[in-house]
Amino acid sequence: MTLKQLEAFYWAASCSNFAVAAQRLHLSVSSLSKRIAELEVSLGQLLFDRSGHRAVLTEAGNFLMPRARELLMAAEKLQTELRHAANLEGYCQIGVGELTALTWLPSLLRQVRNRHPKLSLEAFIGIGEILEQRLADGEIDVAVVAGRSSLRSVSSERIGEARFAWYIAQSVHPEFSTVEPGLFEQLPMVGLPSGSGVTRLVDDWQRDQGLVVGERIVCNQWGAVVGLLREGLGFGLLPRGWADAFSVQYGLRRLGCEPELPALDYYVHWRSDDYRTLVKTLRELVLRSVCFNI
Amino acid sequence: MTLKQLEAFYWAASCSNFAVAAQRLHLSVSSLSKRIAELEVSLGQLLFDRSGHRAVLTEAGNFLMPRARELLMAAEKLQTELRHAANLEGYCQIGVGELTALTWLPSLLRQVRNRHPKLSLEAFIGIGEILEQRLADGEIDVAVVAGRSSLRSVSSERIGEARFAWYIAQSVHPEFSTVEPGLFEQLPMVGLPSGSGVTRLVDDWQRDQGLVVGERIVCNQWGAVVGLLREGLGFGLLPRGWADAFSVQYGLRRLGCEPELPALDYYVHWRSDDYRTLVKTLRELVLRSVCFNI
DNA sequence: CGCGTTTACGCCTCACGTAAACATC
DNA sequence: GATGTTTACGTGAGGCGTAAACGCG
Repeated sequence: MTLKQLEAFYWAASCSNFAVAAQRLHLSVSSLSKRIAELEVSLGQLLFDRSGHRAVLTEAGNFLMPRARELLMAAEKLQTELRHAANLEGYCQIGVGELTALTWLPSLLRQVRNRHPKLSLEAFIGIGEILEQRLADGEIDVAVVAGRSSLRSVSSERIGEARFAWYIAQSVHPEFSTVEPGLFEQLPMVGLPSGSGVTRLVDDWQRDQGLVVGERIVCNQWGAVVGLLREGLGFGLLPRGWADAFSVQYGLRRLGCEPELPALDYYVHWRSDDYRTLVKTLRELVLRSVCFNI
Repeated sequence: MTLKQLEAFYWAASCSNFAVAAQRLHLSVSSLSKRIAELEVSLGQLLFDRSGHRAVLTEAGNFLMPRARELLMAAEKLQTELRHAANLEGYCQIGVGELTALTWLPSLLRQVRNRHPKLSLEAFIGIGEILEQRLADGEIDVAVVAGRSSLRSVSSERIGEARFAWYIAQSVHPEFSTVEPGLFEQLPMVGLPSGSGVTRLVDDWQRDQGLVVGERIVCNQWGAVVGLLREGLGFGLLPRGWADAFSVQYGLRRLGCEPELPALDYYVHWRSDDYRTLVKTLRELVLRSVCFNI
C-alpha cells in the first residue's frame, strides 16, 4: 500500500469517472486503473465493483474512503508543515464566470505567478451551472461564480459583490431613459443563458416587480452581449463598473431604474471533500486578491 | 514523500544506527540512506545532521518523528482493518532467555508456523540484560525474559511464572538433603551469569535470608549447568518443571528449602514506540500460547 | 584503523503511456 | 456505436545491492 495508490483510489472514487480522476492526478487512465488494482491486491479486497458499465464502490471501498482521506490529509499536512515556504507546485484548474474572467482573473493569475511560480493555474470559463457541475465532477479545482452552489458536495465562501445596471443603445432607442414596464414588452432583453447568476438575478427581480418576462436574446458571452446592445437589438443588464468604462464610447446609455437591482454576490467554491493544501491555499489567495469593483 | 521513505526515516531515527534499521526493514544500508536522502529532498529539509561520526536528528527531524509515527500507525491500522485474515507476513526476530528457548519456544514457533505461514520468526537466545539492550536498539522485535525491563523505552506484560528448586548430585553429596547455611559455605553454587533473571532471584533471596554469598560457578547455558551439577561440582537452582523430567535419571536430588524461593515472573517485552501490527499480534500470540509449566 | 554513512555503478524491477481489446449501456 | 475500464506491450526512470570511498573518532 502506498500513498499514491490511496490517492488514486480516493480520486477515482470521488470523481465522476476514472478519466477525470486521472486528469486530476496527471496520469493516464490505464495507470490509474493499475494503481487501484494494485491497491486491491495489496489489501486483498476489491474496492470497486466492475460488473456494471461503470466502476462503483464496494463495501470495502466505502469503508476505505473516509480513512484514505484521513491518511492523505495527514500526509499533506505533514508536508506543508515541514516544507520551507508555502510554495505551491503543480497544476490546477480554476473555473470562473466570464465576467470574472474579463475583470478580475488577470490580476489573480498575475498574483499566482508571482507568489507560486511553480504552480501552473489554468482557467476554464463557463456559466455558473456548468462550473458547479465540473467542480463536483472533479474536472476543476476551484470556481469563482455568482451565488451559492446548489450542490451539497460543494462548499463556498463569499468574496464580494457586483452591481448591475441596464444599458441601451442611445442612438437607436432615444425614447427610453428609464426601465419601465413598457420596455419589456417592446424590446427584447439581451443577456446570458439561464444557468448564469446574472440571469437568476434578473428573474428574481422581474418576479418581485411583477413584470412580464418579455422576449429574450440569449448569448453566452458578455462581449457578444455588448455587441448586440450596440446594434440596438434590445436592452440589457451589464456590470456597472465594467460597462461604464466603455458605455460612452459605445453609445450605450445607462437606464434609470427604480428600485435598483440588488447586488450579485460572488463566491469562491470548492469541493467539500477536497483535502489538498493546493485548494486551501488557492482559496485564501482568491479571497485576498479580490478587488471586486465590477 | 512516500510511506517507505517515512518508514525508513522513522526506524533510522529510532534504532541505534542505520545498519540496525536497515536490517529491520530488510534493506541494505545504502538503500536506507538513499531513501532518507530522498525524503529530505522531497521535504526540502535536512532530517539528520551528518557532521559528526553518526547521524543525529536535526530540529526538523525531531519535529517529524512523532508525526511520521502517527502516519505510519494510521497506515498500518488501515491495512490490518481491511486485510482479509490477520495473516502476518514478513520476518521478525524474537529474543528469549535460554530457559524459555528450551521449554516453551518450540511450541510458540509451531503455533506461529500454523497460524501465520508467511511469517518467518527467528529466535535469538540470550540473557535478559542483553535481550533488553538488543530490543531497545531495534535488533529484535519482541523478547520473552524474566522480570520487568529496566529500560524506559521498553514496555512489558506479564505472561506467567516459573518456579525453581535446588538440585544436587545425590551420589557425590549424599550428606545434603535440604538447603542450609552451611551448604553455601562448603559448596559452590552453579548458575547463570549475573545478568539473568534467575540469578537476580537468587541474589534477592540470599539477601533476604541473610545468607553469605559463597563461591559461584557461572556458566551461560542451562544445559551446561545441569552437566556441572551431575558432575557434583556444586549445587544449583533449576526450574522445577523442567528439571524434574530428568532429575532421577541424572541422579539429581531436589533439596528441601525453607522458605521456598518465590516464583520468577516472566514478561513479554517490546519497544514502546513500535507501532507495527506485527509486534502487537505477536505479543498477543505469545500471551495466548503460554503454557508456563517450567 | 574501525565504525558509520554516503557515493558509484550495474542491474532489474516496476510504473508509465500508447494502443488495442473488452464490456456495458 | 458510445462510453468507461482493463489488458498488452515496449520503454525509461528509479530503487535495489555490491563494493568502494569518505570522514569522524
